[in-house]
Amino acid sequence: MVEYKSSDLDRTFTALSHEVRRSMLARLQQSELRVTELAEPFDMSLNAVSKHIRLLEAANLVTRRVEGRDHWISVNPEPMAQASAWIEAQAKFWSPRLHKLAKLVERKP
Amino acid sequence: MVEYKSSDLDRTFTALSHEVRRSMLARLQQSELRVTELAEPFDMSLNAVSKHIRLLEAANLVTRRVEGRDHWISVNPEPMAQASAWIEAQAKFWSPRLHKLAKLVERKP
DNA sequence: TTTATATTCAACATTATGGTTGAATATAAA
DNA sequence: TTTATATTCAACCATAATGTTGAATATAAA
Repeated sequence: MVEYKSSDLDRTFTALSHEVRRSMLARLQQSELRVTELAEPFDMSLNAVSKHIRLLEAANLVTRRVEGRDHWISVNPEPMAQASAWIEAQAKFWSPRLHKLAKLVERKP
Repeated sequence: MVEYKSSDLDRTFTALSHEVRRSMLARLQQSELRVTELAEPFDMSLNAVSKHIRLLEAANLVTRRVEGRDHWISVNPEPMAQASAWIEAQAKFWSPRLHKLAKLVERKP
């Protein structure tokens, strides 16, 4: 059984607080990607992208597999699940509408 | 129908990235609280607490009702539901175990 | 009216984020 | 072996976050 510290949640939420990193995580759900591939959609230096990846790595949201000169980045969803669980734990008194939104349950239009 | 910008998610996740603010939100699920009451559990200046509240307010996670010299703070769960929904949208390829963790669904021990 | 309480404002210091450029390193390709 | 590619390291700058203390403001209580 893994223990979770509140500082882990700090790091997770911090990592999720930037659109660039969220967008990286979203792409990584499909497949692992190299640093250059991850950088491609963004209008910023490779170095900036490298730093975003380092922050994701520090939050344990991605892992890195070095293969020659290529670094393959893949997503680790566990901390996101923890973050989601924290939010759900707050939801005890929420309205059914918000509950459904949070859980992405389909509802009639 | 309300529109959500990615910068809203930025602010929400940033606000959730500090243990003090998460703990405040958790207490506010039960009832609205005055600034001093919110501050009571923490070993920090009232000013620091005031700033945490201001950040939560900027993220629209709490609202403030001024009554005389007292400021009553209450939680607004909507942005948390949005944040949770973003995470759930990532969960397409997750294992059933992670899915259950994220949704806090009970499972056999 | 005087005093105490609730809260914010202003100024300051420290650390973290987010970005840049130029150099270094390691590996692959010509 | 030389050159190109993939990536990080180092130094720097600007801004945001996190905290402090002391003063200001507004309201309630004595």
